[in-house]
Amino acid sequence: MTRAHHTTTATRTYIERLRQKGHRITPQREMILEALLASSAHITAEEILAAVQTHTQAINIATVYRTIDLLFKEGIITRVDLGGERIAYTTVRHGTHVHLVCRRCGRVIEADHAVLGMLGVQVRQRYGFAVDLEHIALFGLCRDCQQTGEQLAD
Amino acid sequence: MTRAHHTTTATRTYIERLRQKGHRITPQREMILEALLASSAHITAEEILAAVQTHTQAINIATVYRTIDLLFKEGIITRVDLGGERIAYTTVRHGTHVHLVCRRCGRVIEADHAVLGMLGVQVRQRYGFAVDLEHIALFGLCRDCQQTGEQLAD
DNA sequence: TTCCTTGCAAAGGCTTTGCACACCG
DNA sequence: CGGTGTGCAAAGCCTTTGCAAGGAA
Repeated sequence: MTRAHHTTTATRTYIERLRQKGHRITPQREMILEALLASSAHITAEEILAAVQTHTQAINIATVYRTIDLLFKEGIITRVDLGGERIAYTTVRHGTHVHLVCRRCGRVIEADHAVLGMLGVQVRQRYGFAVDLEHIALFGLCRDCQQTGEQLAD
Repeated sequence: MTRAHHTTTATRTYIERLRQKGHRITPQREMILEALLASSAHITAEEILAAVQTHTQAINIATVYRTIDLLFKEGIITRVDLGGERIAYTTVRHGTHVHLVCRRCGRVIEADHAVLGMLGVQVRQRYGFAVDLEHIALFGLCRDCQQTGEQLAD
């Protein structure tokens, strides 16, 4: 396959990063990266496939998964569990997001990262662990489901 | 099936809570609850099945999943995503745990809940959302994988 | 007696993997 | 060229679901 399609600046930045790590750059990887960067918030493997397919058919779901795995391990994207059955991914450049996922109704509220306070610093100091603060999912009950009272909304 | 097996005090407390909500109490539900309470930290559906099967064969994986769903919606257990392919559950009484999951090597570090600071309060005040603080998973890079440098450990 | 729960087995959905070919560097 | 990456298709998991029988209240 030729490398003739358009790439954004952001995409090229990550491409370069991958190249420097010794990974080969293929049109598929570029397109998957673009799909991730173009998504406003989070995107699933299936959605990435669909997005890339608007450009070309030269893409396979297996490649999407393999690339996701690569990008995840390289820290270019983060994994977001939005309830167990909805695993999505997002590039770190989309900024810090905290997802509040209601375990009863499934609603997802985007919270300001300020609620995290000193969490990142604390974890680094005490455990030497570098938290990916860009995307965090917290589970609980939303306002409505708390008010619905004790009965099961199911 | 008869109801002749032993139950712990903690199990009975939850059983009563379920009963008051109008749910029927079956030996299967009691045993699943006990397995959850007996596990030191988190436990998967498969592990629950195995635990219950040490007592009786009168249990099916489908029942485990259906009960997990019920307990989750009732807020008796919380779901913990430890990396996408490892979804585990734990009862809230096991206390607050923060899991630091390394996205590169997969290691899981148990952190003190103190690192969360005022997070719970912040989220409640600003969004009216009641976070399940008992079990939170944060992704990032562990100390070793940070030192391993930039190359992929894979 | 009512109808919620379970067991069983099949279906479903998502993800991974083996293998041969393609192609990046 | 050498070795990595991809497509294809099959396999693998884990989880869900339909239906009839069982049993809690």
